[in-house]
Amino acid sequence: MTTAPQVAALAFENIDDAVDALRARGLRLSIARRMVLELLFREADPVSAEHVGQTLGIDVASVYRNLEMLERHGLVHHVHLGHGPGLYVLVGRGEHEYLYCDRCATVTPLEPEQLDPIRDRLRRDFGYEVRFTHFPLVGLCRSCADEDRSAAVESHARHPHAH
Amino acid sequence: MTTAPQVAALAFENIDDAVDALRARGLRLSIARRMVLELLFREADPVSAEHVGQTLGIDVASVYRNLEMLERHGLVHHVHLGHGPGLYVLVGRGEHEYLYCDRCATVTPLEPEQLDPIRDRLRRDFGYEVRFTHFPLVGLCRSCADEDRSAAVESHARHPHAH
DNA sequence: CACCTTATTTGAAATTGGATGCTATAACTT
DNA sequence: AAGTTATAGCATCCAATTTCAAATAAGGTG
Repeated sequence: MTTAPQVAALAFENIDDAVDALRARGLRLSIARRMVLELLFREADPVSAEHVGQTLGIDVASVYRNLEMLERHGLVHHVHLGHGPGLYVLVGRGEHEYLYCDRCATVTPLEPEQLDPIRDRLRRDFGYEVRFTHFPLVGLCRSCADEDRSAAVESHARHPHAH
Repeated sequence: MTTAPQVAALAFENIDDAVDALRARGLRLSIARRMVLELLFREADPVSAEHVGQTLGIDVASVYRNLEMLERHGLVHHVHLGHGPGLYVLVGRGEHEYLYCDRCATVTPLEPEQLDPIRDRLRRDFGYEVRFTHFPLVGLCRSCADEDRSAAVESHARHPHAH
């Protein structure tokens, strides 16, 4: 599933609280599920389903189902950085938004507040409530943008009449 | 290919100009390629490779190769709206950036200037040069955001002490 | 504890969106 | 008209998921 969560985010300090919340919703705690959860609590950065399955020796189909389920219930969310697989992270852990350079693939995590001015402006202008948690802000990072500008200048030096 | 184009955009009024530009670059104009171009000139909105192949009776592999090539040469670009396949549009036709609601899947095309304030702010704050032509701005549209707010109010009315 | 219901796991197969290798063909070039 | 070589078509592969059927195992219940 690549959709945004339609539930309130649930951030937990530790596994036991998370497990309690899951149980309260009528979900069971299998070995696999606990392992996935434990790994997510351990991991600081977003990880792929593949990585989780590989690391834990759990079938990737189960991993996907678990992650999807945890996401449906607001404990986890995932982000698409670049072209690889989706990357999953515990809500509360690494609660970031991202800048992604589509030339050099650099990822810059941001604190959500840093983008509040942007969000405010988009809300004012278009009524949209945007987030860059699922898809990052995509463009050229400073150095790639600079490269572009130097290239443009050089080209102008060689072809001074073009524009 | 899901990467952003690394070439200057080439907008053309009509097929013949586009064809001339392609030939000038040593490319041939096959029947299939002409058909794809004609369809793109006809179509106002971005279309999927699947749609192009289906409509024209051309193998989708050829369609992908053509679209990719046209994109490499700056005549076409593609955008990812929602979760489906990439959607291709002639540069010049529908030169838009997009707002995408991830609840109701509404797409709102914007004129690039409308986002210049956003772009300026991101340049100032982070040095990034962003575009929303390849990936849209994603969030909740006004009505979905309103729904959320009403729901929050109702929930608060029922559980006045929760927060 | 034994039992029962039903959530969950597994492994395999199917799907989706797209890329690639190959050969026959069809565009340009001269 | 002949020679090059880009392209089309088809089959095949690919990564990232998703789905399916059968086996298993959680977590109540008596």
